[in-house]
Amino acid sequence: MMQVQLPDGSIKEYPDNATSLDVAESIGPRLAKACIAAVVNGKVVDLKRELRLCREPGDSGPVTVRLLTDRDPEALGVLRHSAAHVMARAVMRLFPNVGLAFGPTLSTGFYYDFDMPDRIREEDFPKIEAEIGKLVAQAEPFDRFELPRSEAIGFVADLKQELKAEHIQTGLADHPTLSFYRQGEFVDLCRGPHIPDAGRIKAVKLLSVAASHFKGDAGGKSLQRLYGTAFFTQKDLDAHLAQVEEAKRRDHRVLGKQHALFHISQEVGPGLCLWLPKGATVRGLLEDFIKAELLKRGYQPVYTPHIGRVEMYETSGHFPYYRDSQFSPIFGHPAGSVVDRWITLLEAGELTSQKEKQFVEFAPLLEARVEGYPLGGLKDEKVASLKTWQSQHERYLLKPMNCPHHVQIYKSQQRSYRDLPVRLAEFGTVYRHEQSGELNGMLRVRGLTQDDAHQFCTPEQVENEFRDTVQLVQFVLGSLGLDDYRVQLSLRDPKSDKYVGSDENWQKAEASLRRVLEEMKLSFEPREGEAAFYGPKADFMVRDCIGREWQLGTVQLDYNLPERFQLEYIGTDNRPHRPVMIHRAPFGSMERFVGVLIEHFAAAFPLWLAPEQIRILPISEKFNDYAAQVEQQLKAAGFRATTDLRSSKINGKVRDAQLELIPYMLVVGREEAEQGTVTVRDRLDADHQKKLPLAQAIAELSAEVHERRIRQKAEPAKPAVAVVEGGEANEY
RNA sequence: GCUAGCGUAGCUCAAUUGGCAGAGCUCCGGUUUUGUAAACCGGAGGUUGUGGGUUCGAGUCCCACCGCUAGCUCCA
Repeated sequence: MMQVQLPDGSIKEYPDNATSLDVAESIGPRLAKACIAAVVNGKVVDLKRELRLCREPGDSGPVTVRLLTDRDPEALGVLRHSAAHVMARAVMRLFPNVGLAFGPTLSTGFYYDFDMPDRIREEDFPKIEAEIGKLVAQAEPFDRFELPRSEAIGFVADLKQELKAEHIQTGLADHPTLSFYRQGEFVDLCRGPHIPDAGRIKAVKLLSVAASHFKGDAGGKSLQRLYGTAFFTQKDLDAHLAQVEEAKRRDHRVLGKQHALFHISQEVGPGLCLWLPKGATVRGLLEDFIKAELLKRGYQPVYTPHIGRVEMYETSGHFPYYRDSQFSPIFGHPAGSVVDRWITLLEAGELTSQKEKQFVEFAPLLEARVEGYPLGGLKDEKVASLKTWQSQHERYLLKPMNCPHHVQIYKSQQRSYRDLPVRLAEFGTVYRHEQSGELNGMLRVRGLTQDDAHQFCTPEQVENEFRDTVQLVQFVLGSLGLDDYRVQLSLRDPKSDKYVGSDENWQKAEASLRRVLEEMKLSFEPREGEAAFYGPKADFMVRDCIGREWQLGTVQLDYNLPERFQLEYIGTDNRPHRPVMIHRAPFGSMERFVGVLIEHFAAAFPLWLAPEQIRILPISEKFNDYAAQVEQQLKAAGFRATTDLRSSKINGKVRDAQLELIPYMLVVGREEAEQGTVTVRDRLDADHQKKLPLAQAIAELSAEVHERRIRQKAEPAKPAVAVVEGGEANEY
């Protein structure tokens, strides 16, 4: 017999070969029927798995069992993974020669990657869904079995599943036994767990198909990834689809065009954002808001140019490290790019003697004198010779980062410990040549303005500075109604060599960040291997009003640049010391942040941010003069107001203002003109209009602006069903 | 960058198997002088992303390039 502990703490005895299903049945037959899976000793497993197999070797204590029904978030992940299997089975029934790759769950659904000769199109979805429907109706069970390694390899070979075979050989090289799941004729290498039978899938829908690469390797085999989602009820699926629709309705690219906020012109270039007057107004207000806040917090404004010498970025490490995602250097000499290419080939060992001869002959045609070039010399001598030439000729880079410029400002004078922390702030525009496939409206662009600042401080000040910065981020996000966020603490992967700086500095930096977050009682998720190459960082993942997450603000510690640029301050001991740098951007970039805000507010900005706050609507042209007086007074009070002087009827004017999401309309006609009043029509509450003396209306609206009040609520999106994301976990 | 799909007026979209490029909104001119989600009449607006090709004839078919979208990969 074995002991089983249930969530209420009670302990019961079961036979040695008992399963979670047996536990459920002993509690009640209805529970047994409702169960999806179970959490045994902390791990989600099949209902039919013997409990003793879930024990660590040597463990003889009671086994903890928590039964999962469709109300537990973990169950949805199990359901979706099983749905991925059923979908794969359906695809294999409908298409020939289908190879299986991976089929994990996502927070919103699942996918399965296929290696197959036919192309799946959206037109094929109905017949695949119909096939899934048949399989669900048959409600066949998922049966687990295990094979020793040697047999498993032959088994998947017999199934002609080459990718699975490769995965067993490489990814699962250290697994002595491998588990499979069978469902009718469909067998898949899989860790599980699965639902008891396909009949548990009550609502499933295919969403999209796209290309992917085997194991995420861009050079690897190209696969077709079929996305879908599944729920325990049709109602949950409908709610999910409604949220997807809501997200589509809020698309900042659509709203940005509709409300003339920004424009991306083919002729200017991809990923280069043109801020239209209304979008620029929103951005300007945000900048003013944060500038005022920075001033209070002891930051000093600086401005720096948009380009800088390549050598500076070589010193900082950005140029060599991110070369592929930077715009090409700007050369002051016509032969600049030729010499650059020459060096690249030399360093890569790809320069044949024939090509080298061509370079040497070609250079003079571009008026480049490279007489000293050691034609018969060593590679290093040649590189040195060419680099000397480069250093004698101008090479500039469109700045990909503001930090080297700010570093130069720090270095422009001798710093005492009394000056520290030095906090230099700039809305700095940087340019990055993002891959074409990455560009996305304002959210991913090639020219962006960071609300950047660099804090130079003593090692002892790091934690205070970091804390102040986190508080700043909290304040600005809170001011915009974005107070639902979590923090990701990105740490280095100790096994990787992509990081610069000493182990000691990394440990210090990571410990400081952790300590402050813990002190501030901010929950955070440590993520190994996600740090920047120069230091750990804390990223703010912000949830918008319909439940989507965006990565916005970031705070990064840097022990590296001060080292590379030999930064110093004079300490109390009258000796030079090395400062620490903190990079931080509460918004991230203005482009991305405004893009997120457009989606968050669905372009209906709160009064303090609205590009046009108030529109005055004269009943007829007879009252245009009074409207002009009202407009003039509103402007004097600091409002962004216009008057609709068109000859259309009031109905038309109201409709247009409403559709343009103007927060307030002031209707003026005979009565208002005679009394010196305005009729205030609130966009969010058109049924309760108030006729107020103009001065009172101004006072009330001013208060709303000064408090930065956020009144609009998102259309209530049903909360997304919580899901424990599996990633590729349930695929081994 | 890769895979797939897409590109028609400022915007949203039509155009049968290859057979005269069209509508609504916006814009401009006029009429109307209005009390809370569209007053009426008229007009302008196009080398169908660019360049080649096939064809008697191309928005439609083929090729290359540019751009957009989704996903992959990347993100200092």
